Amino acid sequence: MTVAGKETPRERYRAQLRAEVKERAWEQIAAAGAPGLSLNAIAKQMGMSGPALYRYFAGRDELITELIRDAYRSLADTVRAAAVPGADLARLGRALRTWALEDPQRYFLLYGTPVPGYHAPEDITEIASEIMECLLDAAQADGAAADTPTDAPLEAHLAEHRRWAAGHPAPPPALRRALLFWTRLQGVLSLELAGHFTGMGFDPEELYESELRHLTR
Amino acid sequence: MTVAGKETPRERYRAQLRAEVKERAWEQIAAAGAPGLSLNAIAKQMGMSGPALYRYFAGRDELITELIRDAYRSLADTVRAAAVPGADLARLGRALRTWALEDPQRYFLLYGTPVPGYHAPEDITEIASEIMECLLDAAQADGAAADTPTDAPLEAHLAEHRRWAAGHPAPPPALRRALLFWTRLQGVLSLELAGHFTGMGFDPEELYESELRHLTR
DNA sequence: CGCGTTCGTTAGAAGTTATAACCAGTCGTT
DNA sequence: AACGACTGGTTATAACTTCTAACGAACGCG
Repeated sequence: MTVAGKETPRERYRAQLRAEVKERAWEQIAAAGAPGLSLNAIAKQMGMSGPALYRYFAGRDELITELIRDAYRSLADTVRAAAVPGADLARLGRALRTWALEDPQRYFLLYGTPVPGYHAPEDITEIASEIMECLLDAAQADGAAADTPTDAPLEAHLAEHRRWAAGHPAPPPALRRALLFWTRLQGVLSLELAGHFTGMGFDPEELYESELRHLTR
Repeated sequence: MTVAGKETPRERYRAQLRAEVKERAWEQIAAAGAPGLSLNAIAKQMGMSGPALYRYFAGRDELITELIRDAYRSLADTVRAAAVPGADLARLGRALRTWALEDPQRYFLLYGTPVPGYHAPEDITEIASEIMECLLDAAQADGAAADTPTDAPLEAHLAEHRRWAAGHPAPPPALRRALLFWTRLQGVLSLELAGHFTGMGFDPEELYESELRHLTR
């Protein structure tokens, strides 16, 4: 994968073990959700006992933060890959959905229930705004926005409070489109992944595609 | 409140104690989220030690299930109250939002990260579909739907798979409107409550109101 | 009045996170 | 080559958690 030339063997071992721990952590999270993640269980699974892992992670919280960071990184990469210049917004939307369906608990680690006290470290919010930037790029490029109905009050508000679009040159209609794109897709996705559509009989993908049509047409 | 005539004193005591436990539970959940809920802590807080609470709740899971039931009941009541015959959909939407803002963790107990193994008991899904029914009523009554752009493919799909609208006579456009109403509002709400808009500079309420305008205009 | 149900207690098992102390192996430096 | 520091793993322990079991006391119905 990466050029592993100047690393000392210790560093390589350390990195490899940390990676394996995270691997097992993802398995546990996929199986029982974030609260079901147990450092002890991971250690035993790897043949070493208990507090050994504290040499590699300061504690459960740091491990989870690391997982969140990786998840954001992963999402940002797929979004960036889908926002390639020629593509339209719909492609970005579908990339988001397949990413989420790939591992629902990973999705919920980012967009699920927040723990009240937690504040994400700086570099994580950095990645989040990187995603927003991709979204703004795509919303601006996808010129088909023209015949989307506008909403003057919201656009005015966004034009005055565009700190979130840090220096991005997108015009107010694109700002609004990017936000609506995000919130509407997240709406369908989060309800679908949380199972609120199961047993209702219809296919959530149809709903998702319908929203995509509305946003990109 | 209710007629408490034929209850034996034991039953009254039991009910009152259960209520107080749930009271404390909500406080803990509001403060530290659902995973921060501790039966032991509640017991100590109430002056009695440890396993005493197991006389009243089979375990942590049953307590949480009870809280979920109460939360659904509360939401269903506010939705029903807002869906009074004369009112429009916007009113229902605002009722949903103020209910959610009232206690974000209560909202997340219903619409946040699901625990992988959990299956809600029958009566809870009952309440959930009661909410859906209110929504369908309102969507059907709010005739202003006419000039909302339609989406034939989705409406066709919904017309064929309307098991979720258990026997509800709403026509396909109303089905679609109800679903969009729900997912779009949940999209803005869940992102707002999870703090994904904090530090972005704009007011989520403007976004919410914009979605309401689009859905009810 | 008595007897049975209910309530609350303490004790204990099996987990968890996390810290402390200790021991051994590795690695760099002298 | 040998010494010393650093790293990685171990066990022991503390302070939690949920939850079961066994016991005693109090309440209330017949």
